[in-house]
Amino acid sequence: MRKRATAKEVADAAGVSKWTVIRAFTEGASITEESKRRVMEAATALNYSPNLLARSLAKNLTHQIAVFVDDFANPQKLPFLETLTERLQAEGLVAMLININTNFDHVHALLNADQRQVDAVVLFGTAFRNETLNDSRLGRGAPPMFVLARDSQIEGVPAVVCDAERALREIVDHLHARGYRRPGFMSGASALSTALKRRQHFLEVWKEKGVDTVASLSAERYSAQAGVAAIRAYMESTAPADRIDVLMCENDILALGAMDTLRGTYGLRVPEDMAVVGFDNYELGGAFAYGLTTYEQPKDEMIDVIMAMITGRQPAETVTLSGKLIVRTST
Amino acid sequence: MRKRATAKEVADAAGVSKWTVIRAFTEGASITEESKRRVMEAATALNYSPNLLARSLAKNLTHQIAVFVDDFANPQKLPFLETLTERLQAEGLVAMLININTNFDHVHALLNADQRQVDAVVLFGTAFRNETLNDSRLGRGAPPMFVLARDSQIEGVPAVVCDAERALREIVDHLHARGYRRPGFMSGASALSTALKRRQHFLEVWKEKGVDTVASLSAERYSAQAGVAAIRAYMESTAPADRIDVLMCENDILALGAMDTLRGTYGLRVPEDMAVVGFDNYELGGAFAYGLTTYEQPKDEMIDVIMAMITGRQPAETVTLSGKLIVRTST
DNA sequence: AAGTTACTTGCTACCGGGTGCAAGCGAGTG
DNA sequence: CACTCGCTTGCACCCGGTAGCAAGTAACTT
Repeated sequence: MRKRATAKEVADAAGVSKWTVIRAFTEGASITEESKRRVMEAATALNYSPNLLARSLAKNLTHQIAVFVDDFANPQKLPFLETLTERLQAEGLVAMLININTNFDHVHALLNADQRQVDAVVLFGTAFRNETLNDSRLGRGAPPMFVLARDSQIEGVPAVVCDAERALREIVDHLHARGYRRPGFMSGASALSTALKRRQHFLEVWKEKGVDTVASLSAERYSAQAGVAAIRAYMESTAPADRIDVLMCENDILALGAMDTLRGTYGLRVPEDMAVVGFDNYELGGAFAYGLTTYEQPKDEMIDVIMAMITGRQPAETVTLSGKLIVRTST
Repeated sequence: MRKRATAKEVADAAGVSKWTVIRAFTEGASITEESKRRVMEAATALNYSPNLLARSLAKNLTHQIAVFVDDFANPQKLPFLETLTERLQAEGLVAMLININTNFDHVHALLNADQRQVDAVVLFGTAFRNETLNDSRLGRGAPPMFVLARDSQIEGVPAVVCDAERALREIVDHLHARGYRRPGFMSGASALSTALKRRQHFLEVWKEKGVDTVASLSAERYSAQAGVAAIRAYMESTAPADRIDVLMCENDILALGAMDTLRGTYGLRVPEDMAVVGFDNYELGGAFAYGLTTYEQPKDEMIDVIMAMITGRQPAETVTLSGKLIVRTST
């Protein structure tokens, strides 16, 4: 069993008290150059570094942020996780990655995060529901929470989100201008997708333009396979004459699955026979094979804002940012 | 500032000592039914649950596992992370996601994980080098480490890895049988790719078959964009007559970028003009648009094994598992 | 020289639990 | 009734730090 050196051991080696050792490792503490030098020498010799666990306990601050993720099928999670962890680490924080997919109880996950005294919880997934917070097991206390990249829908929990209304307006404007008039919308797991509000705004804007019927397609999950299954179900149950001329999918990964199936299984041309739009601007959507028209969320700014809220530089209030329509060949 | 109840408070409420409270929350501790019931009642009323931070400090066990990841461009990371976090959580462990991309100092990351007293470190990325462990700042102590999904190449650190030699043999056998004789290999970031050993075995097996020249393509990173750039550089510098007839890419995401560019930018047919092979079996590679022949790593078993090593059920020794060749239309 | 000020340093108490020993208590035994 | 055994409970001390007070020291003031 390896054993880390403690402040006491360093103190004995340097001939000072353990508090002087602590001061040597505390920014701006009152200590003479000479003492500090001797402590640091002893510390180096003994390979000492402060135990962050003990510090966390004493300071009631762990510098750990729990990140709740479900929806691992969406490849868009990765760039967000990369930037989020990067920014957290730059501030001396660290991410605890908590899987809250359907195999886990969210209340339990929250309790566990709380027991570990995380400084904050970032909800970065679609499934977390308001009811969870009202669960009796949770009682009065839960760490401060923030929702990333979806509408909060949770009382008192702020969100950092891409402006869905504006996004869908830009998308529908574009589709309308291109002459499409028979739209369809494919949503992911129904219980979860309301938080994204994409479908809702899609319907609204079409209505404003005088288009009242929007076909509904629904996928089981957010994955290419689920997109394939959803478009198949639609195609099998809809006569060619009744088919939509443009399909908007709740995210890119559904769109890629759908587009692929339209061409591969049904021999349709995209966009001539049916246009397809996604959401997220996943790297591969821009590949030649797809040329998927999509909408890019302002990832970096979103993470800037959530970092500011986590660190308290900015009040914990929902912030809505604007993204960018990316038109490619699929429309 | 929210405040959690402590064992002492529960003890006062239940009319016992704090140690009795602790015992009520300790599996198999010596305590009467009656005491336990009273403690639990008080605990529920006060919404008490043990502070895991304090417990970790006292027991010198945090139940936290640091997972070091670089290479966020590879979408294959997600299913691994999903399964890994799922399995960790099932054992009461939790993953600290540590980003070790090029913006971070690996020694510092390791020191930090050690200061946080993680029970183990899982290296799940390509870039970590043996030299890091020999850095003087690290001294004697680092947490037990395990390498996931690449060759360890680090002294004393075991790996759980897919048998690259066998994999590449199956792949090359397949390509040879299909009649290809002018192979090329695209590797990702050169400093990192040696750990995957894919290129090495690819060359060896072709040599056995009497093919001594294998074209070398190299991408900057593991991403579709990098794959695009690498294939472009190759195409621009190679006369049509000299071109390879099959391109093996170090992973699927490179292969998708390359395949896409071959078709989109150069108008080549895959596989007729050039076949393409990937590695990892990323979901989208199986899409109609690509039909990428690839090799699937035995993700679940790999994670089974690494969990067994982390929990000590299995000795910490490198384990090599076999994957599965997936032949599709790209070859 | 005594008083003031500023800076160091050690100490007590504490963060919220865990360990191992010893005292307390009741039942069973001779 | 004294004695042993076994379970339950309380206690001192520990995990490795942190906060804030107070004593100690040196330099500066009048």
